[in-house]
Amino acid sequence: MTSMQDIADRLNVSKSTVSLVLSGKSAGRVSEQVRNRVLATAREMDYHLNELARSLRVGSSNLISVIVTDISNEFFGQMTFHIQEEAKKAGYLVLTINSNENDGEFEQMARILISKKVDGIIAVPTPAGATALKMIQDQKVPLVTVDRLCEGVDADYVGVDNYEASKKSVSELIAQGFRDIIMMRLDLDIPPLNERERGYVDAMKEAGLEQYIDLHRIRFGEGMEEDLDRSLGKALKSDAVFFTSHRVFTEGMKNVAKVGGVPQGQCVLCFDDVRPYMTGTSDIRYIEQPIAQIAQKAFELLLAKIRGEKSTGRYIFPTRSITRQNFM
Amino acid sequence: MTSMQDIADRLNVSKSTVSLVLSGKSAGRVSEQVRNRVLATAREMDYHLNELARSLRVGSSNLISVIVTDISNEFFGQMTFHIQEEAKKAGYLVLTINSNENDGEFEQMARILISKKVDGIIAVPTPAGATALKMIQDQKVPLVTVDRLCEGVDADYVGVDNYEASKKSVSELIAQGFRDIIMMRLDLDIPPLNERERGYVDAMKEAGLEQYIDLHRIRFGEGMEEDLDRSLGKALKSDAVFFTSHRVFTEGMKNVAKVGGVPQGQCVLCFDDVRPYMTGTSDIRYIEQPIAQIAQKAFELLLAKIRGEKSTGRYIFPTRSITRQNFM
DNA sequence: AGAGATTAGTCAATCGATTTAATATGAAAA
DNA sequence: TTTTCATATTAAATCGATTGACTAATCTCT
Repeated sequence: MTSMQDIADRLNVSKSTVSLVLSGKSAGRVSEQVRNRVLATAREMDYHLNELARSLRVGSSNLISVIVTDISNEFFGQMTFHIQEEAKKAGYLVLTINSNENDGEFEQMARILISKKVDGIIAVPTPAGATALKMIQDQKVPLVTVDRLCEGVDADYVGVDNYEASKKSVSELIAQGFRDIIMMRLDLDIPPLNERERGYVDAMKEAGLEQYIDLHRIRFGEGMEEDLDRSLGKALKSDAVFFTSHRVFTEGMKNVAKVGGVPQGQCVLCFDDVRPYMTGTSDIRYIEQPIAQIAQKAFELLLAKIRGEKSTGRYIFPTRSITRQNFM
Repeated sequence: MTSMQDIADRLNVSKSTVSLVLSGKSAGRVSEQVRNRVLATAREMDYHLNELARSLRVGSSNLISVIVTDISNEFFGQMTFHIQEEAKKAGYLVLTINSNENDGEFEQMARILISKKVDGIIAVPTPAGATALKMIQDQKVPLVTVDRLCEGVDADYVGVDNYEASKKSVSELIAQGFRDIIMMRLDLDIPPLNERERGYVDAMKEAGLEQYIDLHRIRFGEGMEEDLDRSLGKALKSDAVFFTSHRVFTEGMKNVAKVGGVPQGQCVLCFDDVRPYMTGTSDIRYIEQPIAQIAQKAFELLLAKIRGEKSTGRYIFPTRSITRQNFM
C-alpha cells in the first residue's frame, strides 16, 4: 500500500533516491544520512516492495514452475519438494502445477505460466505434450524436462534408464527362483512405463519364461478400482508381482486387504521407494530412483539456462535395487 | 515478447482497441472486423498477455498461496492438493510454501508473498507465527488459517476438534479392553498435538488408568531416529500405541522393522488416513479428518474475503474413527 | 435539419518500480 | 580563478497493460 513515492514525498527526496537505497544500489550515490532516513521511514510506514512492478520493469519474476502429471503421486511429491528446496536457496519461489496426465490441461497451464512470466519451467510432459513444450520454447522460457522424454522436442532432460532398471531387477528375481512373475502397470502410454514393461518382457524372455509373461493394465482414474480387483485376484496366485510405479503399488495396497493380503512367500517388486509400507508376511523389493539428485540436476540445468547458458543435454542417473527383509 | 503495442502498430489501431478486444471487453466498442483482425494478428504474432503488467494495473494477481509447515507430510500434501483443485476452478494458481515448522522462515515467506502481491493466503501457522500473521493482515491480504489456531490473532480458521477426536478414540480402545496404551507424539509445541495429548490423558484418567499413561515425545528433525528407536522399544511391549500424527506414524513404521515389527494382537491407533499402510499382524485404527472438506471450506472463505466480505469465523469439522480389520 | 443516441475508436493517465542521463554542489587541482 | 572531478540527487523514460473521458461519425426520430 505504501509506495516508494510515498516515502519520497515524506522525506522530500525523489523516488529514484528511495529506490536506490531500498534496492541496495546506493553505494556512492546516496549520502549516509539520507540512506538512514529512507530506511527508517520505510520501516515506519510498513513498506513492502511491489514485486509486480519490479518484475515488470526488470523482466524477471524470481518465480519458476514445476508441472507434474500427478502431485498425489509420492514420487512427484518428493521431486517437487527437493526442487523447492534448491530453488529456495537460489531465491526462487516455485509454482507447482498438476496436469493430471491431461494434454489439454498441460497446454493450458503452459499458456498461463508464460503469461505469468515465470523465469523457467521444469516439466514432466504429458503423453502428447510436444506442442505445449514447443510453445514454451518459442517464448524463450527456459525449460527442462524430467522423468519422461518427449518425442519431437529437443529439450534438456533428466531421468533414469527405466528399461535397464526394470530388466535387471526382474532378472534378479528370476535368478532367485521366482518364475510366475506378473506385472501390473497403469494404462498410460508414457515412456517410462513402456520402458519398464519392455524390461520385464525381455528379462522373462531371456530366461525362457515366455509362458509366464502376464501384463495387467490398470486404468488411471475411472475404472481403476475395478481393474485392480480383477488383477489382484490373479496376482495372489503368482510367485511375485512387479508394480511398475509407485501409484499402482499404493492403490494396489489399498485394495489388497479385500482379497486377503499378500500371501506368504510371495515377492513384491516395485518402482520407487516404499520403505514405510509393510506387506505383512512377504518380502518387498524396490527400485530406487535418486529423486534428490534428479531434482537437483534439473534445477541446476534450469538455473544455468536462466542465466543464459544454452547447453542442451540429457542426464541419466543410475537406480538401485533394494530389498527389505521380511522381519516377521 | 509481442506486446499489445506491436499488434496495434501492425494494424494501425490504438493499443486501447487491442486491449479491449483481447480482454473481452470489446462489446459495443469495437467493430466486428477490427475485432477479428486483432484476434487473427494476435495469433499470428504468438501473442501472450503479460500478466505482470495486467496485475500491476488492476491490482490483483490471480495467485494465492498456501503455507504449510511440512509438505512432505501426507496430510498437508493432500490438503494443498485439494486447495489447488478448488483454486483452479476459480481461476487461481497456488504458490505452495513450506515453512518447516520454523517461525523465521514463516515470516520471511509471508514477507515475500506480500511483495509478490498474492491475492490471499491460507496458512498453517508455525508455533510463534503471530507476528507474521499480523503483518499479513496489516497489509490487507486476505487470510485464512487452517489446522491450528494461532493465539492472539483474530483470523478465520478451519479445523477439527482434536481434543474430542482423540479422547473419543482412546476411550473406545479402553472399552475394548486395551489398558496399556502408550502415546507417541512429535516434540512440537503446537495446538493440535497438545489437544490430542490432553484427549488421551483425560480418556485414560476417566477410565482410572492413570498408571498406564505413557507419553513419548519424538524430536522433529535432528534426533528423531534416536527417539523413535527408544520409544518403539517400549511401544512393542504395550497393548496399543497411539500415534498422534501422520508424520510420527510413518516415521515410526520406517523404523519398526528394525525392532521386529508390530506384535500380534497389538492395536495401532493414529491420526489421519493410513489406509495404504499395513501393519502385518495387527489391527489398525485411525482418526480421519475430512481433508477435502477442510480444504474446500478454507478456499471458500478465502475467496469470500478476496471478494470483499469481511466475516470472521471458525469452522470445526467432525472427524471419524475408522477401524481396518486385520485381514490375515 | 437539428437534437439526441449509438457505435467505433483513441488519448493519456495510471499502476510502482528501475535506470540512464543529466544536473547541482562543493572540494581539489591547475 | 577557472577547470576538473567526485559526490549526491533527480528528471524522465520505460516495462505492458487497463480504463475513464473524450472525439467523431453514423443513425434515429421528430
